[in-house]
Amino acid sequence: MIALADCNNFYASCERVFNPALKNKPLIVLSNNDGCVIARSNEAKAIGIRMGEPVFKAKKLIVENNVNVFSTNFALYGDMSKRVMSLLSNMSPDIEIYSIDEAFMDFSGIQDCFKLASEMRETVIKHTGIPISIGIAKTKTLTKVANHYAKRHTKEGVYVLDNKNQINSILKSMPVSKLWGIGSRYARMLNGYGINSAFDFISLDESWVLKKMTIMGLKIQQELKGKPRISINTSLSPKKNICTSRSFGVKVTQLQSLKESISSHAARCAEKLRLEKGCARYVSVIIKTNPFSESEEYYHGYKTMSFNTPTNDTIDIVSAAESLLKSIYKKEFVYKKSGVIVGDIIPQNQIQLNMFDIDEKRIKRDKLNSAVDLINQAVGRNTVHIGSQGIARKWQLKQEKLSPCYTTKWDDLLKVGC
DNA sequence: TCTGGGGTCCTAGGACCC
DNA sequence: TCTGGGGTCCTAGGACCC
Repeated sequence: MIALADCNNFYASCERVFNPALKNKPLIVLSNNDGCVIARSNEAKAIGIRMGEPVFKAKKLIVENNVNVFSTNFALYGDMSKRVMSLLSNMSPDIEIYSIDEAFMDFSGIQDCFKLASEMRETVIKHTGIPISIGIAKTKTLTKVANHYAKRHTKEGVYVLDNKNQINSILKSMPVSKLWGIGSRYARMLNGYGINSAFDFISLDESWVLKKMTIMGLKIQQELKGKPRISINTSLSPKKNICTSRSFGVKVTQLQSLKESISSHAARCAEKLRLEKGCARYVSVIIKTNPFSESEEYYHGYKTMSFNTPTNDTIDIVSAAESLLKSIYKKEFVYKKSGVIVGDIIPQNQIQLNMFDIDEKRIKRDKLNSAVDLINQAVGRNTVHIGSQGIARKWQLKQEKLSPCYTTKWDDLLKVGC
């Protein structure tokens, strides 16, 4: 079994720990520049303040209900997170810290999962003051469902989801949009086909799900049916990219101030990279204008610089940003919004295979077998390509009678018996 | 007589998560 | 007037190497 511990309203709960007078009172935490609501206490949720809502839109509710408003304090939240995670890992060493307020734990071999989880929950509350919920099930995706249920429908804050009837009845009452891995785009698409509950989703044909939602969608579906497809990763893996981004609170009208922002973002990014003991392969500067503005045209542009690692090259990010601006505006800098710098450290890793048409017996049998192995691995990790740009396509063009297999699609893999 | 085969790295966008 | 910041993985290729 796998357990998922999730802190309730984490940022809001952190603020409350240091200000007990706020108990049972509505409280929200705002994003950078006090722009959006990013955490709400239960009381604030009940009033109707929405997640991600801009503060100016929620102003009326905030004032009328005397809501306590906090700016973010990430130093505090990071510190509280460390304390919670350390308590959990003392009680269950096989732990994957998934986010600042969530952790998956490997409960295999545990006799009484409910008892252990209840003890964890009490320990965390006692030592940190942060309330948590724990969901337990056979797969990661089901622990998410169990956790969702534990938060809303149990007194204990712990729920073990291991019975088929229970699973089905909860999935029937759960909108498909609430599933882990199904965001707004997929939810809209599914609703368009009349798929509304999570139970509707698991009833779908697997090949349809694969076609419409890639391998990620299929994994979610299989996990909901109790087949583990997303493994628990208990070792710390190095970052694959590092990003420093900030929106400006006000309109930027001077090139000089933009240059200064870009310099400081670049410095902060490099600092994070050194902490990771990482080395960048490419660096991008991204600039966007205000996507919410109706009076101005929206621009989104980026400029990337690549280099071999390790490198001692000096990169002039500021001039790169300047040339980016010129290229997206096709004119001298006027003003617009938002500056970002991104460093992508390790490129994606894809598996590629070359095969030919099965009727012409040009597929090598040993390759087909190893393809199956690779595909099995790939289901857990990457993408398998059968055929590749070079060879198979050349055959297709020059030797039509051989009708080579050139595909990157799962359907075709299934056709050849993989 | 036939015309490769096995790779690495990069690009750029789309979806998702907390 | 004011709309977060930090990440992950997948797709569908293209360029290039020996």
